Amino acid sequence: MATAWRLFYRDGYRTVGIDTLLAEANVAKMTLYNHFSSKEDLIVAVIRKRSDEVLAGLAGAVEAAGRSPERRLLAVFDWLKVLFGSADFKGCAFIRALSEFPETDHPIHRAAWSHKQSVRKMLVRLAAEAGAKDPAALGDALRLLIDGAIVAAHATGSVKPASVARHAGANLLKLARK
Amino acid sequence: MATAWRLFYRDGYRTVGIDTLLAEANVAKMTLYNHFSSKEDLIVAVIRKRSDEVLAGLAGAVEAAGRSPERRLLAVFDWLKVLFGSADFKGCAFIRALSEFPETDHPIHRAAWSHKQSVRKMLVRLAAEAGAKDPAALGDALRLLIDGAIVAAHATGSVKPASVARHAGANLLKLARK
DNA sequence: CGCTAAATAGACAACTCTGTCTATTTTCTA
DNA sequence: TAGAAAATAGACAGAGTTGTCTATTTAGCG
Repeated sequence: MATAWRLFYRDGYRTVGIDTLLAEANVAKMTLYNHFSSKEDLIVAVIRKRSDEVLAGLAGAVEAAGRSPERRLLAVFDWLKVLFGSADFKGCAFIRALSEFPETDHPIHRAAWSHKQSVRKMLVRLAAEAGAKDPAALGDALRLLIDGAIVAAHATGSVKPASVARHAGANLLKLARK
Repeated sequence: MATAWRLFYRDGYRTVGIDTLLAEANVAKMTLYNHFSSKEDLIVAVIRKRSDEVLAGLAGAVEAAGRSPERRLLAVFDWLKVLFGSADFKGCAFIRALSEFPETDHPIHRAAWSHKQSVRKMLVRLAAEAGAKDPAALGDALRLLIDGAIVAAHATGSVKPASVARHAGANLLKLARK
């Protein structure tokens, strides 16, 4: 699973073949197909696992930000900045999955979108705690900023989009409170 | 080229094979390879062509919005809404190209990013004309909203993200003016 | 230790992929 | 209408794809 994640994220879900994967991980083919019924199945599992990790990472960053609801909300953007700065950052695994499997009802597409929905839920909760009048609307808007920032950071290799998003997010929050 | 665009956008750049493409377009293989040196080359050409079309479409929507600089800026989001509502909408061809070819220095990746840069340029100009104090910053933020909205609209099949982005964009514009 | 369950190597089928090549036919233009 | 340029069909190489199968070896556990 770790190797699968690494190669899929580095090179793309479709690009990386089962054989490549197995060779890198030193695992026999039958072992893989005893645990997963297909490559698609494996990708879904990888995405779900990664989703759990990301959500846990985000929750940790929020907790570490203290008790100020505003700071907790903005901690998401600081977490983004760290993510963008990591050496092997290659964009959002979920957006990339949505892109590689563009059909809305494809299992991989759905798994990736499910993650984005979880993030939205978290943002709405943070928005509510920060006193937004319409937490759902603010959460939605923040998610747009975040996804846009990830795309921009991926394409440029810069961490700047995190600051841009943070600034815009802080402004939207201010407006949403009064 | 038209067939290439249609199939690539519908199914993905990597998924669609040259043979499929040629059969659909009723074109011989050598004809293709006399005009383009590789599939990669063809994809870059398709992306550039689509970029021109999108930019022209956007410019048209802005012009049609009249003279009010605020309305001209927000016309971009109305254009988005129409895009999201079209029957064959499958997300952003450029984001999907960035995703399918995640290496930053890949020619296709660069071509797709080049489009996003052109859009940014347009947004910054509109922001300046609308009286933003820091047009570059507003343009950057608006681009995040737009890209985020496209991703969300693709995954859900809804046009709502266009309204969310429009609303957030209008708020950011208001803040940026005073 | 001994038995069972899991993991292994590696061959294999049955495609699909891009790009090259040749020989023929069609299309344009002077 | 004749000659040049372009497009065509179709075979082909060489590699890569997922998933199945068998026979062997390893590992866990009572």
